Amino acid sequence: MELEFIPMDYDSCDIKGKNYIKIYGKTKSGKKICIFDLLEPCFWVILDPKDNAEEVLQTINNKEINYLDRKIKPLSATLHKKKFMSKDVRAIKVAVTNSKDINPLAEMLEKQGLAIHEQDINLITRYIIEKNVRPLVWQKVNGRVLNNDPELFGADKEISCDCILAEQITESKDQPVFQPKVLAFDIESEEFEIGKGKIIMLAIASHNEKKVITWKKTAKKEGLEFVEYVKDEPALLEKFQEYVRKEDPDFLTGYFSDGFDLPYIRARAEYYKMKLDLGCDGKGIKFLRGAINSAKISGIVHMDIYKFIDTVISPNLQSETISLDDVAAELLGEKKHEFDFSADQEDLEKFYRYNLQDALLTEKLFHKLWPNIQELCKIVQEPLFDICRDSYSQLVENYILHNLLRFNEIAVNKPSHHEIAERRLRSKYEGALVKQPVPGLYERVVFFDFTSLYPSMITSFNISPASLTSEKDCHKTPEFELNGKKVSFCFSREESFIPKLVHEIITLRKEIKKQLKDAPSAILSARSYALKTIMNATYGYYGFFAARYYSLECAASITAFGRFYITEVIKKFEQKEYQVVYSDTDSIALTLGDKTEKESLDLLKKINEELPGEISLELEDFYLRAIFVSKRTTTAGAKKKYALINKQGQFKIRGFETVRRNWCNLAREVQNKTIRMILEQGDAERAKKYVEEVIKKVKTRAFDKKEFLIRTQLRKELLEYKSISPHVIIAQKMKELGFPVRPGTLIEFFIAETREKKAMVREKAKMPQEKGEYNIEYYLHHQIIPAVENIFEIFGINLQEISEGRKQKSLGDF
DNA sequence: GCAGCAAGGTTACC
DNA sequence: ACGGGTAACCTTGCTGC
Repeated sequence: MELEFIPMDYDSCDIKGKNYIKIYGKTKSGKKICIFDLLEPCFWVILDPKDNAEEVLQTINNKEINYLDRKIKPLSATLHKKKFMSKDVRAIKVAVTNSKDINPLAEMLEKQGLAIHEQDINLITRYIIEKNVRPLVWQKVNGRVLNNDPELFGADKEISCDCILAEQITESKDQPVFQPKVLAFDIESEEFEIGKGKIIMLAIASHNEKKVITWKKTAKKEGLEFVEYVKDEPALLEKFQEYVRKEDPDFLTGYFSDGFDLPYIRARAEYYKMKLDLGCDGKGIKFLRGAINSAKISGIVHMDIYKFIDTVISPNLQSETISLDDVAAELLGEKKHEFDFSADQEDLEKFYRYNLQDALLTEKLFHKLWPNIQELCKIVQEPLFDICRDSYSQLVENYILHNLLRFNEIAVNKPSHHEIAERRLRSKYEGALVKQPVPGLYERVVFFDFTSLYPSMITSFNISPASLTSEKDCHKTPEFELNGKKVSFCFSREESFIPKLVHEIITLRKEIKKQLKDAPSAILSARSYALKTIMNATYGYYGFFAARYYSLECAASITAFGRFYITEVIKKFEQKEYQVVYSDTDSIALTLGDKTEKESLDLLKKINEELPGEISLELEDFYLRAIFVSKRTTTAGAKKKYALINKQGQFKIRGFETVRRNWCNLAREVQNKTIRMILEQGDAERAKKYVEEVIKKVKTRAFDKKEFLIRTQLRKELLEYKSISPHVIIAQKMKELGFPVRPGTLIEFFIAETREKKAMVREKAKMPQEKGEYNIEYYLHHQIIPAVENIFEIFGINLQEISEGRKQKSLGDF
């Protein structure tokens, strides 16, 4: 038979010693199917030029080793002309019946002095590469329907959807839009600790159903049609399973469901000795170990969008946290329902609605992000499950691995633990250049940016470990210091595969952007975003110690070229008598002075003509005014702290406490308003009056306590802290009270008045709900005044003096 | 007991 | 272990008097 399907998920199994890949997919008529496809895994042996290929081939072919309970013998060994790090090599492809054979065989050959490669490629990745059966790309399969098949020893029997044994799979010509069925869910439990208390309710949200399942009943009926009552917690779990079965979604999605909802559900099911069977192979939920466990269900792709947002989306969000509340507010314009767990627990209607809203937001967020997930999946070519959970480095690495075949390249091996440890010890390298600004208020300022500076360095100078060379005719970095020595690196002129991949992305994005100009499209924007993500992460990947294509030389060369060109551009503007106020990595700010905007753009054009390769500087924006301040303790200008107002009256504030979440709201607001007033008016008179007013109000306790809450994130396990700062003390208290405290938790506290005036800050720190008044002295001199004093300093206004004077006078007031 | 500085720590910028 | 370096600025903790 022949049919078309789209691969959503991949799994592997071992049937009588052979490797089969199970592809869970969907047919065009919307039916779920599972395709079995035989895979003969392989690895490579790269020959030394002096090796006799025939001899080595024979040795490998005759190898037969006993390993545990099985006899291992290579299926085949064939000689090929390949490339390794862009160089021509002779290599032997060794195919085996089962991936279990790879390690013992590879180890044995390695002992004989042979260079083994690609033995460490994940089986699914290998399958996708070898057979070109890409995720989310419609495929045409020829094969036969399985029905408790003797050839597979009935392996298909345990799978609840139709199974097909593939003979051949090829990409379909027709690629219609795939519209997945999604089920979002969210639980509410008695305790935060996994499995400790009962699950009170569980909300599901899909195209068909918006429901809360619960055993906790309320007398009220009308308006609560969305609530479905069950008799107890086991029945709730059963009901959930029933809905998952009935809905039979392609994707199950949650918010932090890898870390909370699914582990909790599993723990409760185990407690009742229930077998929870959500997938279609009777094997329940598999929990894979990692930094955070991930939960896999066969036949349904479980996507925890929290993780995806954390790594791929959040760098481009304004939100200060990646809580569901903040992210939904920014991406959907919708908030969670308000619910106070200590006060509202008994208001069940409120609780149900709160629970449902979480599932609804999760569902909506999923649909909003689906173009991004989908496009990244198609580009990187790894299964959806992994795409949502991979770090940047894994995305880049997989992107490279899935493209190597086009270059006839054999992959570099993963570094050993020992190698990783060694790389981590290698000294750091110099990064970007940041120019120190002179504090002051500037008028008519223009910002120029390099477009994708580091990717353009990679492509323009062919920077990759494979092109590092000692040839004379090459791209040579400017001289720079590395490990205390003056160095310079050379990269061959023949374009190597990683720069080529980056180049392709740049070209492709230009095309997409052109198309987007004519017609907006969520898919195309997502594609452009996914490509940008991969492209921008390549530099960091070179410098990442666990990367296959790690190269300190490359990472250091990229920043060296970057420093060189930004310096060149600064010089060029200065030669034409522009005052360069500031510069950070790839941006440059200058005052127009007596020149027109057009004159600056003409000069920009001329500079661009002189820049080599793909390197190009572009206009970011023109600004009416700009503020640069000094550092707190010295008169030197502070880097990475500035505020701008453009011609449309829009503000751009960078680095100031206003944008730092570990400062109290009032300090941030006062600074923000101060900056805005000054930028709008060009002087500090109104701002000064405003701040004086605020100081007065702080002293008379005219503000609400919550304006003084400080939020600081716990970055590691409580026990690992060497120095006990205020937020650590509070976290300890919270833990004792049974609140969930783990790395990543945002700790809220305020500094209170205490009898002991000289006490350390941490001794004055209190939880938000604790009794106590805010500490006037602390907030004035450690939050409010420090936030604005060096802004006023620009205008010769000494705020500390003003405040001190007032403080003397008003001492009796409190 | 205290000043002064280094270390620890968080958050931002690009 | 799960891109990178640069930088500001807080609090604690230690050293040396």
